[in-house]
Amino acid sequence: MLAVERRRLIAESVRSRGVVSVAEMAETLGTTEITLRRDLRAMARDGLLVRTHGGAVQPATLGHEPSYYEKSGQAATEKAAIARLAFGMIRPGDSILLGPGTTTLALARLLVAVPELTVVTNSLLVAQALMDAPRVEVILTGGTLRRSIHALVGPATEDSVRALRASQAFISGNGFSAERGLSTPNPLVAATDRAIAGAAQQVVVLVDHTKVGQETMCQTVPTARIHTLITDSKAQPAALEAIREAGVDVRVAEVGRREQIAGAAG
Amino acid sequence: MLAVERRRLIAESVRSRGVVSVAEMAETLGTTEITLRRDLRAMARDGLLVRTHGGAVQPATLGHEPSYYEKSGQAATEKAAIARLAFGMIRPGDSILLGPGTTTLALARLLVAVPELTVVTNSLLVAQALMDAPRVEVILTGGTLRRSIHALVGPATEDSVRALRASQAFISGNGFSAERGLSTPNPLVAATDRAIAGAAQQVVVLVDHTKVGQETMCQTVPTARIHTLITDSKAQPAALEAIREAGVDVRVAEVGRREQIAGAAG
DNA sequence: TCGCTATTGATTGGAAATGATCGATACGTT
DNA sequence: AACGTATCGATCATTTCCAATCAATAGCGA
Repeated sequence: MLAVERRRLIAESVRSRGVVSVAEMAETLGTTEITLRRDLRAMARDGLLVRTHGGAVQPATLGHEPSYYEKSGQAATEKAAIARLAFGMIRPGDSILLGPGTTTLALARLLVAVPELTVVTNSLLVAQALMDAPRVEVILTGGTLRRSIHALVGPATEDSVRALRASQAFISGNGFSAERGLSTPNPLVAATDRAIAGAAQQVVVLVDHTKVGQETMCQTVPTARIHTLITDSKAQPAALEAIREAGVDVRVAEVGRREQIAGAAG
Repeated sequence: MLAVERRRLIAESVRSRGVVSVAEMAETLGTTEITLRRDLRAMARDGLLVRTHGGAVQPATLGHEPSYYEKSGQAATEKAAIARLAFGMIRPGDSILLGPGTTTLALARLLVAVPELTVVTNSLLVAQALMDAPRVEVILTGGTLRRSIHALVGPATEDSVRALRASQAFISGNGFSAERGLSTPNPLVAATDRAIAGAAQQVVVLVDHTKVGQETMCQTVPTARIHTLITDSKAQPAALEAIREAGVDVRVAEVGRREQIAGAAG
């Protein structure tokens, strides 16, 4: 059997079933596990599949729609680590702003036990995460529902936020670089994030490593307005250094390796 | 069985059934409880589920609280019938206000297919019910989260509402009588409901028969401001007659026994 | 045939996942 | 409030899996 033929069969199996196991596939193709692993490694490098312990799974982009639920599983461990670091910046009695995004949502989940905390957010998911936190006062901004991010945006949101002042704002985005600052693909979302940042004395950006050094269409907050960046240890060192030189306090969350499975959210 | 497969099945089970038990899931997946616990711990850390004793449950961001859900089961058939009658008053292109409550929530569930509709609400559950209705524009008022009713209340809510005008407001409450009008036990909620009613040309009250003739502490809207009352056929005729004489257009939803068995409010 | 290269197979040290045990903790019942 | 049961977390042992290195085989051209 030719190598190309073997790999074609592997790709087909991954596509049709979503998951393949090294042992089973080696048996089926009449080859050894070592060869299978080499195939999987090469195919993973080409993005045809995602390697996991004992096999491989379909990459997220080829699977079904990346719903919000599933997106929350991407880099989830990193996001949780980032959230824990941000959690350390919050004290009982604080008033904080929380923007939309899976990372800020992870932070919200940690706030359940903080007494006397006031959280202002435009994210329905953040509000729901704090539904069971009776000690936390939750204020939702008004605005138009943007379904893709489960959050409120638009002029009404900006007006609500402008009427408030908080000590810290924790916001996220789709890209963050030293030159462009925080950015997101959508203008409406960008304007809302900008309003949120403008209502806080201190702006803290939470983004995982996949967004560090990236730039997307609309700038939400320029680098000069950002006091702290919290990301994870997989971020490119060069990009981080540039951000640091721009005057941002860069904090890196160490990611624990245990109990982490690639693409666990499937 | 690969770890990723196992976790995907767990996630699927949590999503479809709402809860999973460690013992049962270990049996189903052919693994030990220790491994299951480790999976659940990791998934809980990533926010895919919430750990409980003996198992795990769906996070609050997906699906609603059972406590609130239980309540919506009371007189669910009547509420669904009331909602259907109210639904008939709404036309494509309308802008309407929807208050909190299980009856208005039942109405919201019927609105998913109405084109060009704009819905303003202070209820998180209404917003969530319309999350999958891309043709409906959803505007959420700002305000402080009131957990017991999953809605936004307070001065900020009233301010947001005052900035708007809609053709119809559909609101509910805990009591409705000819003398006291619509009433509710909480002053904050009452003030908010009053603001919602004030922003509409036409005020429609949706209450099931258990609330007709009842009076609770805080009046939200006087009878004179209410144009239409929609209730179900189990309401006391005397109370309905008094309301009718006060100038309210009273409409009674017939509750068919067949539908009662079906329990339409799912 | 010889030498070169690409592919495959084997071995090994180490990492990850799983399973088992035990003390601690939480829950339900009385 | 107290007790018994079930569950949980931590630790250690075992199994499985992986990456790196080295050996073997087949293909290929001179």
